[in-house]
Amino acid sequence: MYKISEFSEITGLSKETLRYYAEVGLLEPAYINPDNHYRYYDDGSYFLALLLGKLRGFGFTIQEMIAVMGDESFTHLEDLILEKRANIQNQIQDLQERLSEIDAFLQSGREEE
Amino acid sequence: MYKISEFSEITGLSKETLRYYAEVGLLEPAYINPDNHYRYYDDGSYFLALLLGKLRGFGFTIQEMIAVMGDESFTHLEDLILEKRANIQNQIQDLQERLSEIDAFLQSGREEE
DNA sequence: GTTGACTCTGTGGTGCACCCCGCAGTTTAA
DNA sequence: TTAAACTGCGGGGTGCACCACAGAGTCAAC
Repeated sequence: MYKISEFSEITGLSKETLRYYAEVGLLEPAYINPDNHYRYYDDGSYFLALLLGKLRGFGFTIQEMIAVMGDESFTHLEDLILEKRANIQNQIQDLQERLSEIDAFLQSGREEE
Repeated sequence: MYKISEFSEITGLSKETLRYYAEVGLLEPAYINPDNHYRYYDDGSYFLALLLGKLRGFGFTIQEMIAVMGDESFTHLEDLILEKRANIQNQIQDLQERLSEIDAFLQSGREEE
């Protein structure tokens, strides 16, 4: 069992982030001492924390991560990731359209001269 | 001279946005009646408002648009737009890297099974 | 048993680009 | 003249994902 500071170090998630994740129900500590309310994390938490770090890196929002975590056996994990993947592709598309618009604007500016 | 509502309609910028742009010094009305503080816009404002709408569509932030407007004769407009263009290309790059990471993750997940 | 490092809770703040609201004064058309 | 439509201002709220801080309690080592 790890206390929050140690767990923060091994997962790379800040203590504040861990507290926040616990608050929104994203990653609950494995055990909370009822006397002093200290949070304790275990190796199962560690696995989940690493996954969350990954997902965050993939651009998942908190809500999306909650959806992942609510799915105990991660049955739909791959689907959700694929959905996210499609999402990112759409973003790329949008940005590319933006590039086209910019180029058209620059072009029209040049023709006027 | 247009009052704010009319100007809002012809430019597509909401009244609140116009008030906000005036507040941050991005687009000052051509004239403000000193008695009642009504804002009046003219055709010069109209030209600028259309440009701002364009730039906003390109993903310019308020600060960036302020930089554009601070450059009276738009000497650096093209440079700034090109900078923005490069910016967008970087974003596309980042998203593509994210796609790669996702694919690698999915791949590693499949190999384990 | 003292010191220093740790933990808790709760509250407030961040940055962006507005939007919404209410109240009061103003203009405009009938 | 009067009512509708307009304008102003100031202040608060939004959503995201935390971060910072204060103040109080707790733990570990010596």
